Amino acid sequence: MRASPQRRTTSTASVPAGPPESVYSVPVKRVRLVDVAREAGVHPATASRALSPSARGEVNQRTVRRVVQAAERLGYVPNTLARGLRTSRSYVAALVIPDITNSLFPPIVRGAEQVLSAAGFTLVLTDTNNDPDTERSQIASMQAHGVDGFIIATARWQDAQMEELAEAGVPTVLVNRRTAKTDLPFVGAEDHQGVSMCVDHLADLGHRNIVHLAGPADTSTGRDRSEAFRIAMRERQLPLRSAVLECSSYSETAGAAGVTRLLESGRSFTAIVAANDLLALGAMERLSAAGLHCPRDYSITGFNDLSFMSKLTPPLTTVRVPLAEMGAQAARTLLDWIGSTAEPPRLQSLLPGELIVRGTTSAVESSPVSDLVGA
Amino acid sequence: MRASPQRRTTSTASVPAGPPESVYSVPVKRVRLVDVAREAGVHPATASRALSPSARGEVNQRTVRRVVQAAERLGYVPNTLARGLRTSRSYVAALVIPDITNSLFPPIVRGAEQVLSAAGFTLVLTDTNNDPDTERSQIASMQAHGVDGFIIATARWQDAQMEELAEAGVPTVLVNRRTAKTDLPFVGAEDHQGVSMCVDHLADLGHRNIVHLAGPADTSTGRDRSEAFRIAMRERQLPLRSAVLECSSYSETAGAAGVTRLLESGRSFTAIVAANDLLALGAMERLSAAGLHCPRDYSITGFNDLSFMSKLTPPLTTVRVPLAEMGAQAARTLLDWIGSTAEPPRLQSLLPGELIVRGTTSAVESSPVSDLVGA
DNA sequence: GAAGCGGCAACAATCGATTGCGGTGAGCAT
DNA sequence: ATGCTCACCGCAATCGATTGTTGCCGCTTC
Repeated sequence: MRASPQRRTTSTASVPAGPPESVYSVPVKRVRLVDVAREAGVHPATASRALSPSARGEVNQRTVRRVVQAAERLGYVPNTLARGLRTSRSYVAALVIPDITNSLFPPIVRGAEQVLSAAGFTLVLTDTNNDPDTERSQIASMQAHGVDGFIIATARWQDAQMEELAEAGVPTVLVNRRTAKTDLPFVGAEDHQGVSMCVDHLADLGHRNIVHLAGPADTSTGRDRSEAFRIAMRERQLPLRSAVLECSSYSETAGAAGVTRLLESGRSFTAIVAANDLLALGAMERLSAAGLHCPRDYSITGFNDLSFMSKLTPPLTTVRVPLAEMGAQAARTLLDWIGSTAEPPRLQSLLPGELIVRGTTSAVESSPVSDLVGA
Repeated sequence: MRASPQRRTTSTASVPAGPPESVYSVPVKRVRLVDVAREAGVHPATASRALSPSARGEVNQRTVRRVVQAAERLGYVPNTLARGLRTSRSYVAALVIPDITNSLFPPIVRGAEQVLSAAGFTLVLTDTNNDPDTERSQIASMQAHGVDGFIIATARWQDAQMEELAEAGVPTVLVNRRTAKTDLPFVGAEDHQGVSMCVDHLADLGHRNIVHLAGPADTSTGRDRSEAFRIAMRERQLPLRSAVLECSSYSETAGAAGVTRLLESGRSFTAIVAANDLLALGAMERLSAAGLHCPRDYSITGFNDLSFMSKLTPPLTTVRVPLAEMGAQAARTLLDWIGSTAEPPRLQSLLPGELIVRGTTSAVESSPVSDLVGA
């Protein structure tokens, strides 16, 4: 169709002889272990042992070298399916998350991927779309694929699915959220420490009427953070009456809805501790709509420090959580479990957060919010 | 070791007879096809056919029912490895991206995942960390795992890796970026249309001195968008001299560096068309540092409309690209290719974008920027 | 010089599902 | 009663790699 092929042909003579083009346009048959064995003049079994780091000792050094060279010459790539079938080890780990477009998860995925692929593992990702049913079927499908283990970020507080996995002895590590039972190892953030840093920070700024926009009670983060809030408030001797509002999910709309309820209740407040950044965003949106300005009229803190939180106006004061490290550590825990025949590790690993003070918190100046918008 | 077993034993009598707890704490042996066959009283081969939608016709209706029921009763889940080994089809597709923490990619991943899992496929994700070497090794590893095809978002303009894949006949679909050769099907954005919308918008606002912060020339998006910029400028009869600055990568720092060069050059401008949102962000940061305010002193447009772009101050005017749909369409194209024995589809599918006018563009008021910061 | 031993490699079974081919029996026609 | 067709099902090979066991060879040792 185009002129270029012809042009190319004409100029070929003057061009230095490069590698021949598209010799392999017909799919090349994959080289198998037998091919390597034949090339090296040994039995496939011997070739297998020569190529396996653990069994290499059972083969003569010279033979090993012959086999290895043959393998390289032929470009041998072992068939992982066949190997997996025989060894029931696939070197694949599954990561289950509710929604990859939620900025919370990409860093976790990345941290896990890094560790896993460094260890020769492949990561299969499944996005459950926040739906327990697809989660269930996805996990079943992963098991059919013979994955060696799971990293799960979708655990609910009561989670039959997780119990099944635990009972079945499938190596499984929980990340970000845990379940009520502590059967499975867990890697998460130090929620208590994070929340109390927020409360302390606000209290130090002179806030007394602090409310908490809590996460859903069917998540461990929702429960742990609201509990931490209560404890921190008590320690500071601050009022707790109707200070905790549970949101239906970790989303902006749920945050906005929570604040709507707060405003309707007439509960006065000068500061909000939100259980995560999205909740905080939704709250701010709603409060702006009500004519309230942050941080002049109220202060607010988030949790997680998602990307772009520093670019908002005002930039969000929040708790930075080492998300990538969480993913990485979850992966390491999983690898440990898979690698050893030992008992499943029971550890609950909590990573400390860091309070990043930015523009949404300031010393209390004016009267509580309820007096501004109230009837 | 623990006290619980004893306690449980003692209390058993008084507890209503529920399902026995943890009977399966010893890993349950997985049920295989033979088990189903035995349960149904048929040969494994028959069971296989009865369970396979395509071969079901070769088996008596009643037998099919028996087998299906046996399979359900036993909770049979076929071993995908064994099947894949035999059929050389794994029902796994690999998605290769440079960096999952870049907000551009999660929507693409999600779109692809959705389509793939609906079709019974599993998605394996590999994050190349923007490194061609790990990309190469990852792709090799995926092939070893017998994936049925690739969706690749990391293609460079000259990309030997992609050519190898194309030559080897491995089903591969390019998304977001394409290569110079059009051997492989591609799903991307309508860059020309997107960029010309930006230029038109700015020109309509009275801007004449528009510059382009271009993406790297080793990406198709960098090349296509800068070409589109030139064309659009010519059509509007606007000055092109030193109006295009290539940035070394699609990142904020590269955007800032590009603007630094722009300011040093003394080239006057009142508006910037950035090749993507990150470049725009970096540029704005750098210009703020120089004391310039957007949109008072200059206008700027981005590309992609990443999440949170609407929350910046001022919110970014940008081209919204249907990223999830791109991922979905790439997945559909791949499935078509895998499903049919036909020739690889050659299509280049370009999805139209939409200009989202927000706060970073306004009518030109003052004098060009160079006159403000110039010596 | 024969028994014994160690090192190395080949043989063959195995993982679990799929599939070409052959065999059985029922049903029908001659 | 014999032969034939057709529907249905079983046999066994196969995918590619791993691994327990066996067998061979050569060397040591008494």
